Order: sequence, then structure tokens, then C-alpha cells
Amino acid sequence: MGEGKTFTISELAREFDVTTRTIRFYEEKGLLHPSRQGQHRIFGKQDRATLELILRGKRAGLSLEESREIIDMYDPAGDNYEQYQFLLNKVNQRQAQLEAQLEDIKALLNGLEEVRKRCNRALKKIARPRAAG
Amino acid sequence: MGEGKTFTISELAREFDVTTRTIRFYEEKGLLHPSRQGQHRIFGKQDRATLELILRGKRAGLSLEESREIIDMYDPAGDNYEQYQFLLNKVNQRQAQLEAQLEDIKALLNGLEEVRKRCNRALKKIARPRAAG
DNA sequence: GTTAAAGTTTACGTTAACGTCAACTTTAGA
DNA sequence: TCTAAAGTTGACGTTAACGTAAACTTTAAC
Repeated sequence: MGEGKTFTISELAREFDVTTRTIRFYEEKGLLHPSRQGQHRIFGKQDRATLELILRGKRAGLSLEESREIIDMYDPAGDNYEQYQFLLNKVNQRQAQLEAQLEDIKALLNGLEEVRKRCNRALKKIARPRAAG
Repeated sequence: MGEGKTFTISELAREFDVTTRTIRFYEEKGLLHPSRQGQHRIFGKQDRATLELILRGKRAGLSLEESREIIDMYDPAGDNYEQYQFLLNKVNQRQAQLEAQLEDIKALLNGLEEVRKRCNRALKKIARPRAAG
């Protein structure tokens, strides 16, 4: 009737390539809730999954607060539907924003393309006249 | 033989919906180079275009430093081709990252979808037994 | 000529997400 | 038993991108 596999802080740190400080920080912020064995932290499957969510949120550009809100949605004590809708909206908005960002990036790339063309033309003018003479 | 249309700091601030502080900050960081009329700043078309680039970079998730590098590429004194290639690479990488972020966001959305389904099932169990009696 | 609006410089404050000691304890291994 | 490795709790430091307040000047309008 154990709790299943457990992890030490450095095991998780290695697995997800973050520092132990980072993991402690997430606990400080109330995102992780490891149990204790004396002074030492013991992380379960649950904590590990939460950490994965946090890091996925981070990659996606969410703040810790936003990730926390999402994580809370997985809480069995899911309170009100409104809060849930609110959340889903935020994530949707973020998706739209990312798509907009992609457009901006593409515009920047196009701009640089233009610069490159001009750059190439300039290079030719300097390199050719004597060679093609 | 004027310099064409010019703008005051607050005109630009209004047009792009940023504070004057922000514009001064960009100058401080060497991204903008308005001329002066006594103490007051005078912005030209060039500065305006630069500001647009900065904000586009910002929307795209670039840091000011990264935007500066891009802006410098538009400088007629375009020095070395290597620096240029380096830049184009960075922007390409960022595009890839954004695409990856979109994937992460979609994964998060899927997760929330699951939560919602469970949520709905739970609501039905509570709401139906007496109504459907 | 006197305000009100806009502009200027200087400089300290703020937030997020950790980094980086320092000082100490606990555990595993030879 | 002694040491190295891993862990713990403070607590101050850091970076980016401005916000904000103070104190003063300049310009435009009446």
C-alpha cells in the first residue's frame, strides 16, 4: 500500500534538466507539494507530473502563475465551472498570441531576406567588374 | 531639402501605444537616435520605422538586444556577412521555437479538454438522478 | 505675462524566476 | 568513525524592461 515510486530532488533535477534550486523554488511558490522524510523532500509520481506540466507551461511561454492555474484545474476538488472556463479562455488566447507571434517572426525573416538580397547585390558590384571585364 | 516629416515623442507614443518613458528607454539603450532641437527630441521617419521593428520584435518575443541586432542589419554600413548569417540563424531558431511552443500550447489545451470531460461527467452524475427519475 | 501642457534629466522602485553564497545537517560508503 | 555527497534553510544578488516620482525647463495658448 505504498505510494509507488518516489524521487529525490536531484533525481528530478537531472531528469528534467533543471537545478534543485528551481525545484525548491516551485515548492516555495506552492506549485509542488513533496512529502518529507525528516528534513528531506520526497517526490511522488504526482509531483513529477506536476513538474512536467510546469515545464511545459514554461516552454509555452506561460508564467508560473498561469501554470499554477492550469495545474489547479487538475485538482479533484475542482470547484467552479466559471473558473475553469476562464482558464480555458486564457490558454486559447495564448495560442492565438503564439500564432500572431509566428506571423511577426515571419515578417522579420522577410525583412532580413530583403537585406540579404541587397547585401548580395552589393557584393557582386564589388567583386565582378574586374573579373567579368 | 528638409528631412521630411518629423514626430514628437508623444506623437509616437500615441501612435504605437507605448509610454514616452519607453521611447526614452529605447534611446538610452541605443536603439533610437532622434535628433535634437535644443533639449527636445525630434524623431524622423527612420526612427519611426526602427520603433516599429522594435515593437514587432517584442511581439515576437525577442529581447531588446536581439531586436537591436536585427535593426543593425539594416544599417547601410553592413559590415560582415558572417554576422548577418548568424543573425538570420537566430531568427530562424526563434521561429522553430515558436512552432514548438505552439505544440506545447496545444498539448496543454488537450489536457484541459480531458479535465472538462471529467468535469462534465461529474456534473451529470450530480444533476441527473433526481431529474430523470 | 502667466498658466497649462509637454518635455527633460536623474534616480530609485518593481516583478519574475531563479542564481549564488553561506552555514549547517544527514546519509551512504570505505 | 570519518569523510564525501546530497540535502536543508536562510538571505542577498541579478537581469530585463520599463514604472514612477521629483524637480525643473520650454513651448503654446490666451
